[in-house]
Amino acid sequence: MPAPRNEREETVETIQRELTAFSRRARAAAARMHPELSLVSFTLLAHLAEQRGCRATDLAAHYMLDKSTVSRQVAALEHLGFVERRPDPDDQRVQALHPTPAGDEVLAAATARRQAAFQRRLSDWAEDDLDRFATYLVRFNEVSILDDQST
Amino acid sequence: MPAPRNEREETVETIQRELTAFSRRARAAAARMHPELSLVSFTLLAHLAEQRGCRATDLAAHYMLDKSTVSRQVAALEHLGFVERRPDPDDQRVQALHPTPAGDEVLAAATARRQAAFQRRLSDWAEDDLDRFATYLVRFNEVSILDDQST
DNA sequence: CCCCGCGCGTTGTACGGTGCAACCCACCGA
DNA sequence: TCGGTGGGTTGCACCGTACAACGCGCGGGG
Repeated sequence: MPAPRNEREETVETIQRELTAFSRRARAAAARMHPELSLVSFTLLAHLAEQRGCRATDLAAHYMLDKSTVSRQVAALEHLGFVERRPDPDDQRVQALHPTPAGDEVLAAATARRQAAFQRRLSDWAEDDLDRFATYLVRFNEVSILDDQST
Repeated sequence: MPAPRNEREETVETIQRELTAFSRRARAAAARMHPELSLVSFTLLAHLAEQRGCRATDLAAHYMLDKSTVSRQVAALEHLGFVERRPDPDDQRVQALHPTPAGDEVLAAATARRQAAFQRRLSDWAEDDLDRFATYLVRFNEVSILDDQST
């Protein structure tokens, strides 16, 4: 045996490889599936919808994006009529961001298509496996929010 | 109940959300972890190393990238001295791509850092869970190679 | 009371990754 | 021999992104 790699290391490598493989395709797949909403726009809009509004700075922090990037993405979404800015009466600097009805609509459509694709892709999975898979993913991502040194 | 969503649908949605969350960070994380090799370059180079060489077209097909994109990425890698082109004696059109020693080296370094990050992140996982997680990811990605409508 | 520092957001600039279309060149079969 | 096919490159346009510099409103200490 040339390199004393144990089984665990190989398993971790598999996980690393497969997760990477997935991310490589995510952007292009999103473009194919809902061309009107890029992966990033989709994500930001979805966040606004879930949170029932939040500030640009929060988005930047949460997604590890530069605030200028968020500013531009939001500007684009606003220009498309998918996002609305509501100035905070208490602090003129801050604007709460909210999806417009049109934003909700296009988001719902995109979400539906994503969901359908995932449902199809997971259609032959047993319930237990599905549950465990979801649990593992949540657990994996949880860590990264605290310690974000890794992918 | 306003929408009759069953449990399975919600599980699938969780999986969708978590995988997407991961992909969002992948690029930036790669940039932090091995700045000398972007996520895409890393992936392509790793593929060349695994396959012991292949053609640009194969890379494009495998990663759903436009051949022009691959052409440019490969050119960049070549310019950095990480990739070598070997003309096929039987067909002047095709060039087999191979990592150079320098390419192998930088790839090994990047891989080691990625691996370390993943190992750390998964350090407290039980062996069974790790195995199952890996299996699930492989299974999930397998499907997408055949039917690539999703993600 | 005013000024200074800080926090939120925007804008200028630069760069990398991407797709599409047009192209060049080698191969090969009718 | 010639036209179609396939591998690869290049011109172009666009998007997402970071960094730096800035404008502006807020609030606390001279």
